[in-house]
Amino acid sequence: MQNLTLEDVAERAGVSRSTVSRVINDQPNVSEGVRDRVWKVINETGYQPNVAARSLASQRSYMIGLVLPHSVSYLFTDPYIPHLIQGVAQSCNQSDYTLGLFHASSKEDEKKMYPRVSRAGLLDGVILQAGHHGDPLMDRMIDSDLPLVFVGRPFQDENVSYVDIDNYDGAYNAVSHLIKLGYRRIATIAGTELSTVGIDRKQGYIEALRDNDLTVDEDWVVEGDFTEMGGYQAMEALLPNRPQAVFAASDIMAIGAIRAIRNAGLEIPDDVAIVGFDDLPVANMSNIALTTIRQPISRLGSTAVEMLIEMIHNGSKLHNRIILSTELIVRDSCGANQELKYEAKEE
Amino acid sequence: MQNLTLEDVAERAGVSRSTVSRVINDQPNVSEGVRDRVWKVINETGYQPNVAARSLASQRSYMIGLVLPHSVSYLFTDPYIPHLIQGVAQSCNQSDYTLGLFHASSKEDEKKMYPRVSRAGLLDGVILQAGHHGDPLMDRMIDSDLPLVFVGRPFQDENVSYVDIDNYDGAYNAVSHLIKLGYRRIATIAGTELSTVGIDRKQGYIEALRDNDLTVDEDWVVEGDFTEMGGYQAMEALLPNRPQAVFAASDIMAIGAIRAIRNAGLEIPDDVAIVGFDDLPVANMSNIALTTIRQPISRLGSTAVEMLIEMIHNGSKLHNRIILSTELIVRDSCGANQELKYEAKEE
DNA sequence: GTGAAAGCGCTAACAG
DNA sequence: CTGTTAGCGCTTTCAC
Repeated sequence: MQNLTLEDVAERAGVSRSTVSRVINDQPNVSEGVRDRVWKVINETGYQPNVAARSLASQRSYMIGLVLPHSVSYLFTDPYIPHLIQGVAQSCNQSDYTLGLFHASSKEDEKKMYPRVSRAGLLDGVILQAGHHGDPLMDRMIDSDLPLVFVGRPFQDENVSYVDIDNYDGAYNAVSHLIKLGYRRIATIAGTELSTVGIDRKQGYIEALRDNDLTVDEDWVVEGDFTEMGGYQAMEALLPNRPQAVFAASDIMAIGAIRAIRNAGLEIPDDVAIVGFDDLPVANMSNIALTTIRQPISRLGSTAVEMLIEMIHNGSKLHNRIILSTELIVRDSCGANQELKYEAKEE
Repeated sequence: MQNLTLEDVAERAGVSRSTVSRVINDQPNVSEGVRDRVWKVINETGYQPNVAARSLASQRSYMIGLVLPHSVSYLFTDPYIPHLIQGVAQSCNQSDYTLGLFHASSKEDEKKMYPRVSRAGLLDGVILQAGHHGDPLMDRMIDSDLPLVFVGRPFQDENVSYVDIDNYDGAYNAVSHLIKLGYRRIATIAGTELSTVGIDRKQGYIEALRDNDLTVDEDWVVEGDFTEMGGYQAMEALLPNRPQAVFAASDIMAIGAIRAIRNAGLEIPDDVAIVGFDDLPVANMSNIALTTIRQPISRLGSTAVEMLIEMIHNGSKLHNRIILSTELIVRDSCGANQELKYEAKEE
């Protein structure tokens, strides 16, 4: 029943194998009558073309890979990877591509990753989550001749295609929002410089201050490492400088910072205002509703698939980049919803 | 360079195609010398067997599918699915199987799911996350002739293989723990009866009470729907009955319940003790550290892969079931860490 | 518009 | 131990 071949269908429909193939692949040069007759047989028999055979003959697998290097494993702990996967899966469903998932669970796994992903005849293209600086998998993938789209800006961003969140702009808006609210002594808990995410968000902070004629004080920039603990410690380091507001480069770090602020007996946003980045669900669930930057992660994934499929079809070696914009979500932690303590800057 | 075929390697090594095939597949009947010579050529040339061709000839794709029906989409919002995926991916890496991910993003997607998953020549077997009662995908998958392993006990659990958490036992232990602490008036916020998870955990609650000669009062069993809001409302309904303790069938519902308890001006665990289930990270991050049941989700995934691969190899139609045990994590919300208000039951 | 024929690159009997 | 020979089920020229 499942073991029907093109040949069988052809026989039952009284045509040749090639004709059935044309019908299935929706190709021209088949008369209406024959087409209908063949479809009838196909539907009646429940015939399904064999993927392996098709793949071998056409040199196309209609399968793409989503590759997650080990250096981004920590992203499994927040909703980033799940949302990304949902976006990618949805887009694959729409385009009728099969999704292969490659996750390096350990450093050792990662070594075998490239051979597995690049196996001849397996994938038509790959989506690679950009990892930390120096991640070996990235360079190898770039050098392969498979169509490739990065999710997130890779360090080496020349001659590659990628989709990314506008981290710079998001941070810029977050800090500008604080400035408009009247805060002047604005610190940041930056992410690690090992990722472009950390770099871009920090740059947004810096430029926002500059564009508003505020000086960028090195004492107000402390690096967290995108963890709750990192945020806590960074905030502890920041507190003696008495910042009026702080921009945390991730919600998780913001939550750590909030803990530190409260431990010091200070109130949010009255004593210190805070804005995060990511808009995790927890941002709205913690004791103080967190003002933050929302990013379209699922769309990041679906866009990557669309770019990749276009590359596969056009065989284009052109390198595109798409930057998705973010959205400022104003809640309570920035102090916008209360009386201003400081003189607001008028536009 | 990538386009080498077996034939090419054979020629360079001065042997026949079959010999190279034997070497690659680690089959016997090849002399040491020849074997070495062939490996040398393979390594030098970077030859990779073509997956599609191998698949077609051997009728094996060395790829398995992880299928997530739409009815479990909500599990993406907590760490369940990510952990499951990690476990599955890790096990696939070890066995050198490719992992195909099939996630139905919508009801419409779900209709096209079965044809996509069951395409001839695509998968050697599938792992299916058990969904709600009546999920159409489950029945169709069971009827297909693909090797199949469920993650989570399906409703129709005859003649199928599955791996599951010991939900019954976990709930039983959670409630027994409360009983040992001296509580007598113990309520439960049960999950939905649409899932076996909800059913099994509720049953564990009931049996624990019975085994300790406590009556099961219908007023003490309120159904949440595994959401924070559901937990909140269930607790509101429960409060008038003045329970001393409550077992929530999930941490998310426990968090909702905690909110309701506090809204009523009551203290945890002094006025009401609470135990959850799942051990989400948030269980340890909220204001009151939640006593809960930890479950090995990642191992659930890797075990499923192991079972499936065994079925594929042995072609066995035997149906196995593996139940993984849980662990009681005692924190503050159950009151174990403070003076007991009620007379503790001695063993 | 349709069919015949030649592969796609590999595995797996079957001889030797 | 090794090579020869058929396929696996489909796509894709190329004739007609």
